[in-house]
Amino acid sequence: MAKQEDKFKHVISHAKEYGYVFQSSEIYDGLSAVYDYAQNGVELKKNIREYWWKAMVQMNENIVGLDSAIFMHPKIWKASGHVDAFSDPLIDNKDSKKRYRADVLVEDYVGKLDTKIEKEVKKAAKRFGDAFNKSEFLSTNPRVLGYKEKGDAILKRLGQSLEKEDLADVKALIEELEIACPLSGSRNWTDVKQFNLMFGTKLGASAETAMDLYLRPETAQGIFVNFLNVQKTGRMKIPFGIAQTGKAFRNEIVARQFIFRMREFEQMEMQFFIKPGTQGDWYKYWKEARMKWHLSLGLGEDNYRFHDHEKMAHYADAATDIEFRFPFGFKELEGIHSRTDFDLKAHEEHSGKKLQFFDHEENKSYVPYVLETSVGLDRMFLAVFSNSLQEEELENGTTRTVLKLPAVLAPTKAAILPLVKKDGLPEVARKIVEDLKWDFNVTYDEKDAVGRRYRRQDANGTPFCITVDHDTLNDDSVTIRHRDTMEQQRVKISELKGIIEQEVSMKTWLMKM
RNA sequence: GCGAAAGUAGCUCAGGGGUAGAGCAUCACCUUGCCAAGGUGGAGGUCGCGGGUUCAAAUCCCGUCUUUCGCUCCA
Repeated sequence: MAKQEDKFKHVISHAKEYGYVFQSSEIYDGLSAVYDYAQNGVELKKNIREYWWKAMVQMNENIVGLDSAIFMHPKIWKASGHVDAFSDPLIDNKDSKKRYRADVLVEDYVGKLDTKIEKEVKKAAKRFGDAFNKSEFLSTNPRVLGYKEKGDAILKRLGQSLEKEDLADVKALIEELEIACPLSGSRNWTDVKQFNLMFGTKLGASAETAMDLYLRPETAQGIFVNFLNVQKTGRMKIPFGIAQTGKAFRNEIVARQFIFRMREFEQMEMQFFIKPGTQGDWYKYWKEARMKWHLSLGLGEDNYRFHDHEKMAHYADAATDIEFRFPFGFKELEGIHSRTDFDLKAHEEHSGKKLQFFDHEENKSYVPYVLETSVGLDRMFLAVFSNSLQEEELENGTTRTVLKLPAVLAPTKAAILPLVKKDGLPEVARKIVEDLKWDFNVTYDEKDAVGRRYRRQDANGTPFCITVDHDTLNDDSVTIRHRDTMEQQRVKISELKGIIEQEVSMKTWLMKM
């Protein structure tokens, strides 16, 4: 465990030292759970995004892209359920210092009443034997009816209080029921506080006329509300998908673990619109397809696993996570949800507009079902970066720090190094840089011994080092060194482009899917 | 938000009531080097921030911010 922690700290400091990730507003002591992507980080992030986009949009003729605005009409969040689901009433126990959702505490209490009813049923069944009629017993036994009535009354009052946002009454309810902390048995509670996970802002310059807006907590809704526009203008036929990458915002109560859980984060989402009833097949299809995409990057099959949800979100009828082995354990990297027609139906109701597709085969209109795949881009970044950072023992007993990024994602593809900075070698190296920079991000370095320059590029994740030496002047050949194996090959300058292209092109990597 | 630990140079850290140190990195020059750590010189810090105690605070006390770890939630 201590080792894991050290490893994670190393990841964070390496990310800073090599220009991948900085803390936001660092000179002002930083801003909690907000980070900036630096000169190398922005390239890596962009490459991950592009790798996803190509796999989704370019390679699938029935999936198209979208870039919807972060600001959206506030009713959208009412329709999506976020206004309700994203504000939790929380309560702390002063003695045990544990935090609970107040509504869950009350619901658990009602759950206990249900167990009592079950006990009564068992007892009665034993007593009456074969003559026992369960449904009749439930509707006539006074004790059971009493429990039921009490439970219903509690839930009704809870629902009304939450609806009115009467948090004081929720607390009063907890006190009246003498609910104790499950851990400590203490009934010493704080007041119930409402936490809204959506960021609010204002549209409009003057305070009186301003409209309350939310920063979107997910990119999905921008897709749903454009569903019909895209379908019509793109002449899309079901099944088809809409893909989008972009920022989303959540006011997390606890946001931590470096860039794993940020308040401002970027999603890569694809919503796939399908015929109702086919969601089971498509769910299976996308589970497999998405896992293949991840595995194509070669971070190791053992580092991924599925985690199927037992408890569904309010919008889903089936859901799984692709989890990745981060330095702090297996955590969610991507979610695959069968969202049914929840979202489109909700938008139909709230907007009063039809969001349906006319199926010529069936000769009828229907609201499509939706299959969602949603990756956290920042999490993907962390997965790739933390997995690639390795301390390698060498044969001579020393160690090297090497960032074994998948070459397709590396910010810099090659470093061009003159063996010495005289005898005309720098000029030749510069010429190679001039030539290659049309196709790849390349860099030039002449400082320090060449061995040290190799190590510097290793730590930065550059897959190739190209060294110009004295022989180059006679035969136009250079050595090309591979980051992962440290092996060197002698090749013609004219071959360089082809060799690098083969190793770093999206095509090479995507074909591994 | 609560609890624990931490915050000193770009990175890793030492020190500890009398006003800052190391290694690596960085910059210039020398050394002409194929797997880091030769030489010389330079730059870089009001010790997270604010307040208090003191003749004197980086050091003690209080507050605050930030980070990591545990508790809840999620992409």
